[in-house]
Amino acid sequence: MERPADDLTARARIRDAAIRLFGERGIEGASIRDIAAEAGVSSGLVRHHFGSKEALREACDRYAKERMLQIGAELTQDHDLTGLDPLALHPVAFPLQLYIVRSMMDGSETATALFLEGVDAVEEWTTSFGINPKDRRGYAAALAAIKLSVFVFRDQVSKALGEDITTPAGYNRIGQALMEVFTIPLLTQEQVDNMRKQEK
Amino acid sequence: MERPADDLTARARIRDAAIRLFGERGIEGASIRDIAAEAGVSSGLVRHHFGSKEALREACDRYAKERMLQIGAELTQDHDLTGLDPLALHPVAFPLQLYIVRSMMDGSETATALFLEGVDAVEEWTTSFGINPKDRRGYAAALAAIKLSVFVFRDQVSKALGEDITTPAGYNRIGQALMEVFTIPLLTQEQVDNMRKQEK
DNA sequence: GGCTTGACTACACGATCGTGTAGTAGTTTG
DNA sequence: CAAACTACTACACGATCGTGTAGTCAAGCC
Repeated sequence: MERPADDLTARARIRDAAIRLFGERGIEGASIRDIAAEAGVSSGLVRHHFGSKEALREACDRYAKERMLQIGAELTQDHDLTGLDPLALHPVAFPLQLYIVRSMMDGSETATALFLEGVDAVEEWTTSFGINPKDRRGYAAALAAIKLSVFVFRDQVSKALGEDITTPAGYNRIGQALMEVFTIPLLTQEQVDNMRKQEK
Repeated sequence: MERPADDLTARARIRDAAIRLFGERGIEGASIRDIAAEAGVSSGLVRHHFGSKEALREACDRYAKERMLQIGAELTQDHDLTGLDPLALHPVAFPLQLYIVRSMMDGSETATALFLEGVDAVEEWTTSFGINPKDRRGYAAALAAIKLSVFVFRDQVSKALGEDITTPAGYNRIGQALMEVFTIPLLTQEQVDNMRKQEK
C-alpha cells in the first residue's frame, strides 16, 4: 500500500501533494505552483491533468472521501465507538483527514456529505448499542463533531498537554481522556432538567 | 454596547471589519482592500493605522481575546459547565469566536494562548466540582476542544439537523444534545479498562 | 514511414496581492 | 500666524496568483 513516490504516476503525485498542501495551508494558502513543485512537475501539468484549481480541489475531495471510506472499511474489525478513531493516526489517513476538515471549513459539499454520513453511522450505532437519547439525531451530530474536535485542535491540545498527540503515546493519552469524558457523567439527569426549565 | 457603525472611529471599524472577514474567509482569503471596503475607508488607511497585514492580525488577536474575556466576565453568573457556552451565540461574541478559531487554525500564538487558558479554567472547574479523572489535564483539554467543536462544525451540524444551530432554537437543541453526551455514560469503566489493555 | 495522441514544459497574459510614496485637509501647538 | 502633527486618499511598485498558448517528446496506430 505504501509505495515510494517514484512509483506513482505524475497525476497521483500532484493529487497527493495537493491534499497535503491544501490540508496544511488551506485552499487559498497553497498555490498551483507550490503543489507542482511539491509533486516535482511543472505547474502547467497540474492544469493539464485537472483543468483548474477548483477542479483539482473537487478531485481531491472525491479521492479523499473514497480513500477514507476504503481505509475505514479495512479497519472495521473494532465496531465500538473508538473503532473509527485509529483512522486519525493512520499514516495514510492523517493527511486525508486533515484535508477533509479543511475542506469542510471552506464549505466543500463533498466534505460536508462525509460528515453527514458519519452522523448517520453514529446514529445507527446508538440504536444498535441500546443508547436512547431524547434527541437521537442531535446526539449523533454532537458526537460526530466531538470525534473531529481533538483532531482539529491537535496543535492546541498538544500544547496543553506538553505532548504531541499525533504520536502514538500522545494519541493514546488524549484517547483515554476522551474515554473518560464518555464514562464520567458530568451532570445528573436532574441538573439537565433544571437547565432545560431555565432556558425556556 | 451596540453602537451604529458611524459612531465608531475609522480604526475601530477597520478592526471590526478585519475580524469579520478574517473569521469568515480566513487570513489569506481576506485582502486588505476587502477589509478597507468593508470598513468604508481607503486601503492606505488600513496600513496607516496598523502598519501591515500581519500587524493588523495581531491587533485583531489582542482585541478579540480581551473582548472575549470581558464579555465572558459579564456573563459569569452561571458558573456551571454550560455557563461559557452562551458566548457562542452572543451577538458580539459570535464573530469574535469565529475569528479566534480561524486564528487558532492558522497558528496564532495569542489564540492558542486563549485555548490554554480555557483548559486551565476547565481544569480548575473539575477540581472544584469534585470530578476526578485519572488524567485531569487530558480530560480538561478534551473538554475544551469539545466545547469548540460544535462551533467549528456549525454548518455541518446544522445541515445534519436540518436546523440552523446559530439561531436560539437550534442552539438550544444542540446544547441539550451535548448535555446528554455528558449525562449518558457511553462506556462502562470495565470497557475502558479492557481497551486500555488492548492498546498496550 | 507518417500521424495522431497524450504527457509534459516554457512562457506570457491580466488580475490581484501587500506594500511603498506622495500629497491633501484639518486640527493642534508653539 | 506658522509649523507640526494626524487622519486620510490616490497612485504606482514588484511579486505572485490562476490561467492561457505554443511547442517538445515519446508511444501507439494506420
